[in-house]
Amino acid sequence: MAAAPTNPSRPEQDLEILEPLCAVFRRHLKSLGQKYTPERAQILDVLVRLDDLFEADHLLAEMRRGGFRVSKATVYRTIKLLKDAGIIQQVLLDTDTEQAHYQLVYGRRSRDLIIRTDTRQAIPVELPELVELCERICVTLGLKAHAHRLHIFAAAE
Amino acid sequence: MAAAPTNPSRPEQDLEILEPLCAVFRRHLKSLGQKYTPERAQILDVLVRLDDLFEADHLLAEMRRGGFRVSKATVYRTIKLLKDAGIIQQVLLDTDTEQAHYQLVYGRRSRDLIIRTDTRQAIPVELPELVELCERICVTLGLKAHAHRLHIFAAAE
DNA sequence: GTCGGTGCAAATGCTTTGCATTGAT
DNA sequence: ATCAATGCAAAGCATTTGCACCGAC
Repeated sequence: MAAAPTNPSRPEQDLEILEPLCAVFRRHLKSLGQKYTPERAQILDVLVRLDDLFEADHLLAEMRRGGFRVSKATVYRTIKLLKDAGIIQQVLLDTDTEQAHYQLVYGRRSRDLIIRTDTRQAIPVELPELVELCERICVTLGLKAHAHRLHIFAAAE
Repeated sequence: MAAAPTNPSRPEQDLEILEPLCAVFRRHLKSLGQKYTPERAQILDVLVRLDDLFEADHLLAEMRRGGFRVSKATVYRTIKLLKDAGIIQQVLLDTDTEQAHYQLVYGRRSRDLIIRTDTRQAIPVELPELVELCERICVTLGLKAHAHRLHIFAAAE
Protein backbone atom coordinates (compact mmCIF):
# COMPACT_ATOMS: atom_id res chain seq x y z
CA MET A 1 0.00 0.00 0.00
CA ALA A 2 1.75 3.13 -1.16
CA ALA A 3 -0.76 5.97 -1.21
CA ALA A 4 -4.11 6.94 0.22
CA PRO A 5 -7.05 5.85 -1.90
CA THR A 6 -8.32 8.72 -3.99
CA ASN A 7 -11.84 9.91 -4.34
CA PRO A 8 -12.58 11.66 -7.62
CA SER A 9 -15.37 13.74 -6.10
CA ARG A 10 -13.13 15.31 -3.50
CA PRO A 11 -12.59 19.02 -4.00
CA GLU A 12 -9.27 20.25 -5.29
CA GLN A 13 -8.03 22.01 -2.13
CA ASP A 14 -8.27 18.81 -0.12
CA LEU A 15 -6.14 16.93 -2.58
CA GLU A 16 -3.56 19.64 -2.22
CA ILE A 17 -3.29 19.13 1.50
CA LEU A 18 -3.55 15.35 1.49
CA GLU A 19 -0.28 14.69 -0.23
CA PRO A 20 2.08 16.66 2.05
CA LEU A 21 0.09 15.64 5.08
CA CYS A 22 0.49 12.03 4.09
CA ALA A 23 4.22 12.54 3.65
CA VAL A 24 4.54 14.08 7.09
CA PHE A 25 2.66 11.22 8.65
CA ARG A 26 4.76 8.59 6.87
CA ARG A 27 7.92 10.32 8.00
CA HIS A 28 6.64 10.40 11.56
CA LEU A 29 5.77 6.72 11.45
CA LYS A 30 9.10 5.78 9.98
CA SER A 31 10.93 7.69 12.69
CA LEU A 32 9.14 5.51 15.22
CA GLY A 33 9.72 2.29 13.29
CA GLN A 34 6.01 2.05 12.59
CA LYS A 35 4.16 1.20 9.43
CA TYR A 36 1.98 3.02 6.99
CA THR A 37 -1.03 0.77 6.64
CA PRO A 38 -4.08 0.98 4.40
CA GLU A 39 -6.22 1.74 7.43
CA ARG A 40 -4.06 4.70 8.34
CA ALA A 41 -4.12 5.93 4.75
CA GLN A 42 -7.91 5.66 4.71
CA ILE A 43 -8.18 7.63 7.91
CA LEU A 44 -6.08 10.46 6.47
CA ASP A 45 -8.22 10.41 3.38
CA VAL A 46 -11.41 10.88 5.35
CA LEU A 47 -9.83 13.28 7.80
CA VAL A 48 -9.03 15.97 5.27
CA ARG A 49 -12.65 16.16 4.27
CA LEU A 50 -14.06 16.48 7.76
CA ASP A 51 -15.37 19.68 9.29
CA ASP A 52 -13.10 21.78 11.38
CA LEU A 53 -14.03 20.06 14.57
CA PHE A 54 -14.62 16.36 14.75
CA GLU A 55 -14.88 13.55 17.25
CA ALA A 56 -13.50 10.01 17.08
CA ASP A 57 -17.03 8.73 16.65
CA HIS A 58 -17.69 11.15 13.86
CA LEU A 59 -14.54 10.11 12.04
CA LEU A 60 -15.48 6.46 12.36
CA ALA A 61 -18.98 7.11 11.04
CA GLU A 62 -17.59 9.03 8.07
CA MET A 63 -15.23 6.17 7.32
CA ARG A 64 -18.05 3.67 7.29
CA ARG A 65 -20.18 5.99 5.18
CA GLY A 66 -17.30 6.13 2.70
CA GLY A 67 -17.16 2.36 2.50
CA PHE A 68 -13.99 1.92 4.51
CA ARG A 69 -14.08 -0.81 7.13
CA VAL A 70 -11.97 0.18 10.13
CA SER A 71 -12.35 -0.78 13.75
CA LYS A 72 -12.99 1.71 16.49
CA ALA A 73 -9.72 0.68 18.13
CA THR A 74 -7.74 1.58 15.04
CA VAL A 75 -9.41 4.96 14.80
CA TYR A 76 -8.45 5.75 18.39
CA ARG A 77 -4.93 4.44 17.90
CA THR A 78 -4.48 6.51 14.76
CA ILE A 79 -5.87 9.66 16.37
CA LYS A 80 -3.22 9.34 19.03
CA LEU A 81 -0.52 8.99 16.38
CA LEU A 82 -1.81 11.99 14.46
CA LYS A 83 -1.80 14.02 17.63
CA ASP A 84 1.79 13.04 18.36
CA ALA A 85 2.74 13.92 14.81
CA GLY A 86 1.27 17.39 15.26
CA ILE A 87 -1.22 16.85 12.47
CA ILE A 88 -4.31 17.20 14.60
CA GLN A 89 -4.89 18.83 17.94
CA GLN A 90 -7.42 18.38 20.67
CA VAL A 91 -9.84 21.22 21.27
CA LEU A 92 -11.84 21.89 24.41
CA LEU A 93 -15.34 23.23 23.87
CA ASP A 94 -17.06 24.97 26.72
CA THR A 95 -20.35 23.38 25.93
CA ASP A 96 -19.66 19.75 26.62
CA THR A 97 -17.12 17.54 28.27
CA GLU A 98 -18.26 14.24 26.82
CA GLN A 99 -16.18 13.31 23.80
CA ALA A 100 -12.85 14.78 22.81
CA HIS A 101 -12.94 17.16 19.86
CA TYR A 102 -10.10 17.39 17.38
CA GLN A 103 -9.00 19.85 14.77
CA LEU A 104 -6.76 19.42 11.76
CA VAL A 105 -3.84 21.80 12.23
CA TYR A 106 -1.41 20.55 9.61
CA GLY A 107 -0.90 23.07 6.86
CA ARG A 108 -2.57 25.79 8.86
CA ARG A 109 -0.56 28.82 9.76
CA SER A 110 -2.63 29.15 12.88
CA ARG A 111 -4.55 26.92 15.20
CA ASP A 112 -6.60 29.70 16.70
CA LEU A 113 -10.35 29.38 16.63
CA ILE A 114 -13.47 31.38 17.06
CA ILE A 115 -16.07 29.07 18.51
CA ARG A 116 -19.58 30.26 17.83
CA THR A 117 -21.62 29.65 20.91
CA ASP A 118 -24.84 30.10 18.97
CA THR A 119 -24.18 27.73 16.08
CA ARG A 120 -21.40 25.57 17.57
CA GLN A 121 -19.38 26.35 14.47
CA ALA A 122 -15.61 26.66 14.64
CA ILE A 123 -13.92 29.33 12.54
CA PRO A 124 -10.14 29.20 12.15
CA VAL A 125 -8.54 32.62 12.45
CA GLU A 126 -5.09 34.01 12.04
CA LEU A 127 -3.72 36.60 14.43
CA PRO A 128 -0.09 37.24 13.52
CA GLU A 129 0.22 39.81 16.32
CA LEU A 130 -0.54 37.10 18.83
CA VAL A 131 2.62 35.12 18.16
CA GLU A 132 4.69 38.14 18.95
CA LEU A 133 2.60 38.84 22.03
CA CYS A 134 3.18 35.32 23.34
CA GLU A 135 6.88 35.49 22.73
CA ARG A 136 7.12 38.85 24.45
CA ILE A 137 5.36 37.75 27.62
CA CYS A 138 7.41 34.56 27.82
CA VAL A 139 10.69 36.40 27.45
CA THR A 140 9.85 38.54 30.46
CA LEU A 141 9.59 35.31 32.43
CA GLY A 142 12.75 33.80 31.03
CA LEU A 143 10.80 31.28 29.01
CA LYS A 144 10.66 30.30 25.39
CA ALA A 145 7.18 30.02 23.86
CA HIS A 146 6.89 27.14 21.45
CA ALA A 147 3.18 27.05 20.76
CA HIS A 148 -0.07 28.64 21.72
CA ARG A 149 -3.75 28.04 21.37
CA LEU A 150 -6.45 30.66 21.44
CA HIS A 151 -10.16 30.03 21.59
CA ILE A 152 -12.48 32.96 21.27
CA PHE A 153 -16.09 32.35 22.23
CA ALA A 154 -18.43 34.53 20.23
CA ALA A 155 -21.92 34.77 18.80
CA ALA A 156 -23.84 36.90 16.31
CA GLU A 157 -24.73 40.25 17.84
CA MET B 1 -24.47 26.59 58.23
CA ALA B 2 -23.80 30.19 57.29
CA ALA B 3 -20.17 30.48 56.27
CA ALA B 4 -17.28 28.38 55.08
CA PRO B 5 -15.19 27.00 57.90
CA THR B 6 -12.11 29.12 58.42
CA ASN B 7 -8.56 27.96 58.71
CA PRO B 8 -6.34 30.31 60.68
CA SER B 9 -3.21 29.18 58.83
CA ARG B 10 -4.54 30.22 55.46
CA PRO B 11 -2.70 33.15 53.89
CA GLU B 12 -4.37 36.54 53.77
CA GLN B 13 -4.95 36.77 50.02
CA ASP B 14 -6.99 33.59 50.04
CA LEU B 15 -9.29 34.93 52.71
CA GLU B 16 -9.84 37.96 50.57
CA ILE B 17 -11.08 35.91 47.66
CA LEU B 18 -13.05 33.37 49.63
CA GLU B 19 -15.70 35.73 50.87
CA PRO B 20 -16.86 37.23 47.56
CA LEU B 21 -16.46 33.88 45.85
CA CYS B 22 -18.66 32.32 48.46
CA ALA B 23 -21.23 35.07 47.97
CA VAL B 24 -21.27 34.50 44.22
CA PHE B 25 -21.73 30.79 44.68
CA ARG B 26 -24.55 31.23 47.17
CA ARG B 27 -26.29 33.62 44.82
CA HIS B 28 -25.91 31.13 41.97
CA LEU B 29 -27.32 28.34 44.09
CA LYS B 30 -30.24 30.44 45.27
CA SER B 31 -31.10 31.36 41.70
CA LEU B 32 -31.42 27.64 40.96
CA GLY B 33 -33.36 26.91 44.13
CA GLN B 34 -30.43 24.94 45.47
CA LYS B 35 -28.85 24.88 48.87
CA TYR B 36 -25.60 25.99 50.38
CA THR B 37 -24.45 22.96 52.31
CA PRO B 38 -21.47 22.44 54.60
CA GLU B 39 -19.91 20.16 52.01
CA ARG B 40 -20.09 22.87 49.36
CA ALA B 41 -18.65 25.41 51.78
CA GLN B 42 -15.80 23.04 52.59
CA ILE B 43 -15.06 22.53 48.92
CA LEU B 44 -14.82 26.29 48.36
CA ASP B 45 -12.56 26.55 51.35
CA VAL B 46 -10.15 23.98 49.98
CA LEU B 47 -10.48 25.22 46.43
CA VAL B 48 -9.06 28.68 47.07
CA ARG B 49 -5.90 27.16 48.43
CA LEU B 50 -5.28 24.78 45.53
CA ASP B 51 -2.68 25.27 42.85
CA ASP B 52 -3.67 26.91 39.65
CA LEU B 53 -4.53 23.67 37.96
CA PHE B 54 -6.26 20.89 39.80
CA GLU B 55 -8.15 17.70 39.13
CA ALA B 56 -11.25 16.32 40.83
CA ASP B 57 -9.11 13.67 42.46
CA HIS B 58 -6.64 16.20 43.70
CA LEU B 59 -9.39 18.31 45.22
CA LEU B 60 -10.82 15.28 46.96
CA ALA B 61 -7.42 14.29 48.35
CA GLU B 62 -6.83 17.83 49.64
CA MET B 63 -10.22 17.75 51.32
CA ARG B 64 -9.42 14.51 53.08
CA ARG B 65 -6.00 15.81 54.06
CA GLY B 66 -7.71 18.82 55.61
CA GLY B 67 -9.96 16.59 57.66
CA PHE B 68 -13.13 17.16 55.65
CA ARG B 69 -15.12 14.08 54.85
CA VAL B 70 -16.81 14.42 51.46
CA SER B 71 -17.75 11.78 48.94
CA LYS B 72 -16.33 11.63 45.46
CA ALA B 73 -19.82 12.07 44.06
CA THR B 74 -20.28 15.35 45.90
CA VAL B 75 -16.96 16.65 44.65
CA TYR B 76 -17.96 15.93 41.06
CA ARG B 77 -21.41 17.41 41.56
CA THR B 78 -19.96 20.56 43.08
CA ILE B 79 -17.35 20.95 40.36
CA LYS B 80 -20.15 20.99 37.83
CA LEU B 81 -22.00 23.66 39.79
CA LEU B 82 -18.85 25.77 40.11
CA LYS B 83 -18.31 25.50 36.39
CA ASP B 84 -21.86 26.61 35.68
CA ALA B 85 -21.42 29.50 38.08
CA GLY B 86 -18.33 30.63 36.16
CA ILE B 87 -16.12 30.21 39.22
CA ILE B 88 -13.89 27.56 37.74
CA GLN B 89 -13.13 26.59 34.19
CA GLN B 90 -11.89 23.47 32.52
CA VAL B 91 -8.43 23.55 31.00
CA LEU B 92 -7.02 21.28 28.34
CA LEU B 93 -3.39 20.32 28.74
CA ASP B 94 -1.50 18.99 25.77
CA THR B 95 0.28 16.41 27.80
CA ASP B 96 -2.53 14.18 28.92
CA THR B 97 -6.14 13.47 28.20
CA GLU B 98 -6.88 11.40 31.27
CA GLN B 99 -8.48 13.52 33.93
CA ALA B 100 -10.12 16.89 33.47
CA HIS B 101 -8.11 19.82 34.77
CA TYR B 102 -9.74 22.88 36.26
CA GLN B 103 -8.68 26.38 37.04
CA LEU B 104 -10.11 28.94 39.44
CA VAL B 105 -11.12 31.94 37.36
CA TYR B 106 -13.27 33.89 39.78
CA GLY B 107 -11.69 37.17 40.77
CA ARG B 108 -9.10 36.89 38.04
CA ARG B 109 -8.98 39.55 35.40
CA SER B 110 -7.67 36.98 33.00
CA ARG B 111 -7.91 33.26 32.50
CA ASP B 112 -4.92 33.07 30.21
CA LEU B 113 -2.18 30.65 31.08
CA ILE B 114 1.38 29.84 30.30
CA ILE B 115 1.76 26.11 30.63
CA ARG B 116 5.33 25.08 31.25
CA THR B 117 6.00 21.97 29.27
CA ASP B 118 9.13 21.25 31.29
CA THR B 119 7.69 21.53 34.79
CA ARG B 120 3.96 21.11 34.06
CA GLN B 121 3.42 24.32 35.99
CA ALA B 122 0.64 26.72 34.99
CA ILE B 123 1.30 30.44 35.23
CA PRO B 124 -1.65 32.82 34.95
CA VAL B 125 -0.89 35.81 32.76
CA GLU B 126 -2.67 38.99 31.84
CA LEU B 127 -2.60 40.30 28.31
CA PRO B 128 -4.87 43.33 28.13
CA GLU B 129 -4.07 43.78 24.44
CA LEU B 130 -5.57 40.40 23.73
CA VAL B 131 -9.09 41.35 24.71
CA GLU B 132 -9.03 44.14 22.20
CA LEU B 133 -7.53 41.83 19.59
CA CYS B 134 -10.34 39.30 20.06
CA GLU B 135 -12.99 41.96 19.82
CA ARG B 136 -11.47 43.40 16.72
CA ILE B 137 -11.31 40.11 14.83
CA CYS B 138 -14.86 39.21 15.83
CA VAL B 139 -16.25 42.52 14.67
CA THR B 140 -14.84 41.93 11.20
CA LEU B 141 -16.93 38.77 11.10
CA GLY B 142 -20.05 40.40 12.48
CA LEU B 143 -19.69 38.59 15.78
CA LYS B 144 -19.55 39.63 19.38
CA ALA B 145 -16.75 38.10 21.46
CA HIS B 146 -17.81 37.26 24.96
CA ALA B 147 -14.87 35.30 26.25
CA HIS B 148 -11.54 33.90 25.26
CA ARG B 149 -8.97 31.49 26.52
CA LEU B 150 -5.30 31.48 25.65
CA HIS B 151 -2.81 28.78 26.49
CA ILE B 152 0.81 29.40 25.76
CA PHE B 153 3.09 26.38 25.86
CA ALA B 154 6.57 27.31 26.93
CA ALA B 155 9.71 26.06 28.65
CA ALA B 156 12.91 27.45 30.11
CA GLU B 157 15.35 28.30 27.33
C1' DG C 1 10.49 -13.88 7.79
C1' DT C 2 9.88 -10.19 11.33
C1' DC C 3 7.54 -7.10 13.82
C1' DG C 4 4.17 -4.23 14.17
C1' DG C 5 -0.99 -3.55 12.98
C1' DT C 6 -5.75 -4.90 13.05
C1' DG C 7 -10.23 -6.37 14.84
C1' DC C 8 -12.79 -7.99 18.29
C1' DA C 9 -14.26 -8.06 22.83
C1' DA C 10 -13.13 -7.39 27.39
C1' DA C 11 -11.18 -4.14 30.59
C1' DT C 12 -10.15 0.46 32.39
C1' DG C 13 -10.99 4.52 34.80
C1' DC C 14 -13.05 8.98 35.10
C1' DT C 15 -17.51 10.58 35.85
C1' DT C 16 -22.48 10.07 36.61
C1' DT C 17 -26.60 8.18 38.77
C1' DG C 18 -30.22 5.55 41.66
C1' DC C 19 -31.73 5.17 46.05
C1' DA C 20 -32.35 5.53 50.97
C1' DT C 21 -31.10 8.72 54.46
C1' DT C 22 -29.91 13.31 56.24
C1' DG C 23 -30.34 18.14 56.56
C1' DA C 24 -30.97 23.20 54.96
C1' DT C 25 -34.59 26.47 54.59
C1' DA D 1 -42.45 19.80 56.81
C1' DT D 2 -40.50 20.00 52.33
C1' DC D 3 -37.45 19.43 48.84
C1' DA D 4 -32.82 19.00 47.75
C1' DA D 5 -28.10 17.05 49.01
C1' DT D 6 -25.23 13.37 50.54
C1' DG D 7 -22.89 8.81 50.46
C1' DC D 8 -22.41 4.61 48.78
C1' DA D 9 -22.21 1.43 45.27
C1' DA D 10 -23.62 0.44 40.90
C1' DA D 11 -23.82 1.99 36.28
C1' DG D 12 -22.19 4.68 31.95
C1' DC D 13 -19.37 5.62 28.46
C1' DA D 14 -15.33 7.21 25.87
C1' DT D 15 -11.05 5.28 25.41
C1' DT D 16 -7.55 1.59 25.94
C1' DT D 17 -5.75 -3.04 25.85
C1' DG D 18 -4.90 -8.30 25.36
C1' DC D 19 -4.67 -11.59 22.09
C1' DA D 20 -4.78 -14.25 17.81
C1' DC D 21 -4.36 -13.53 13.10
C1' DC D 22 -2.73 -10.71 9.15
C1' DG D 23 0.22 -7.91 6.37
C1' DA D 24 3.91 -4.06 5.48
C1' DC D 25 8.75 -3.86 5.35
